[in-house]
Amino acid sequence: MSTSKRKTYHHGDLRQALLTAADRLLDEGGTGAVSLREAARRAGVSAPAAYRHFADKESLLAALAAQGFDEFAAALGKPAAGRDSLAAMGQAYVAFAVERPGRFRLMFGPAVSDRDRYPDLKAAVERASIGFRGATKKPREMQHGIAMLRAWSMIHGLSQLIIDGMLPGHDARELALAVTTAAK
Amino acid sequence: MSTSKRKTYHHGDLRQALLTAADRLLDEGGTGAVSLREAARRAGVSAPAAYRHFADKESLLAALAAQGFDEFAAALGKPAAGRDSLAAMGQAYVAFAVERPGRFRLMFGPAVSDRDRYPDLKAAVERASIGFRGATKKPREMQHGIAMLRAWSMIHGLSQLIIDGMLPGHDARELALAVTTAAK
DNA sequence: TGTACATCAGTGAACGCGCGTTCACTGATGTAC
DNA sequence: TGTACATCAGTGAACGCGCGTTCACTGATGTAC
Repeated sequence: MSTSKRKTYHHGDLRQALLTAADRLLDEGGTGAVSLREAARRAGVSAPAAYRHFADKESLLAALAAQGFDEFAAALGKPAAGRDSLAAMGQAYVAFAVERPGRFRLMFGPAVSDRDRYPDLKAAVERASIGFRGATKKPREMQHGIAMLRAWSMIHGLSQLIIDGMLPGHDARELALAVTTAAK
Repeated sequence: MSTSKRKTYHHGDLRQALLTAADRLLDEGGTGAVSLREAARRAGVSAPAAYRHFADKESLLAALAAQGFDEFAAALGKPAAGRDSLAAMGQAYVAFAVERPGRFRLMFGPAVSDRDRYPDLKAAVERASIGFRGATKKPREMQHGIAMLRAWSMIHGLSQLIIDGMLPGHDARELALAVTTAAK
């Protein structure tokens, strides 16, 4: 048993502990339930200690969102584009939203007001290969871009509708399957 | 000039004034920026006065969301179903979200945690004819239900992606047009 | 038409709360000699 | 190996804030006679 008055974390560990605690708050009560103080409390540390690792609350949220995009990308997997894999990706997309609605809302929602202020977050978004670039390409490729945008919109919208309780009484997996199957 | 110490509203007017003030807050700073106190302040009335008209803050939000769904329905119009009108509805859907993102997020988001607790809100949602009933019908009609769900998901997802800044550099109207045009 | 009275929509003061953030500090850790 | 010292990650106390909500109240309004 340590007699030290200071909680000790190995280098970088407190940062991650704060993120983990905040992530839990996100799941428990949504973005509004996340506070620096409570995250610090759960990490077993005083509130000001958090400021050694994050400039302010929004930086914490941005880091959490960035982490979310990385995990999101991992969950979607990255198989070569094909018909089946697109459906599978859609189903994984919905599954992620349903399992971690708090994360999902933080990632896509307005809690981090300006993503441009957080380079790490921007990079994570890019890394997750989520971004619609089609329309910036040549007209000839536009069609493909629009098709991708349609697919993304559909699966993203379905995810939102489900987690927002707009499709009560329906099973998320079944909905995702129905929507992605035989979708042109 | 009245010497009365009490602000006077005609019957029902303060209720509407509070809703209007809250609606403005919604547009200015999102759901998080809405507070009973500030709404009352803007209506020119003390904070406790609001409790004559709403049981608590969430009731105010629920009433605001209900009003939002009614205006949403009005904005979408109600022409008989047809190919063109479906595209037009999609474009109106996106336009509403882009013009009133705060409203849109309040209506669909988690700010009102349990819509079942607010019958007026539930009714407004029904009235707006937004709700997916297809899957509860006979198998033979399932196809139609799924097609509707796909269309709804797509247009809802596009709206969300736009207002959440996931499609930077693109014009909302153009995106809506591209996605709804020639969409099967 | 005038008065007595119940109703009701407001009022100001106050409550307790948790928050983000700043401050001066302390004590552990690691490096230089 | 031992000591002096700079660095740095924590600490507790405190700040000011706006919030939701409750309270006892007041004074205007409308009804009964």
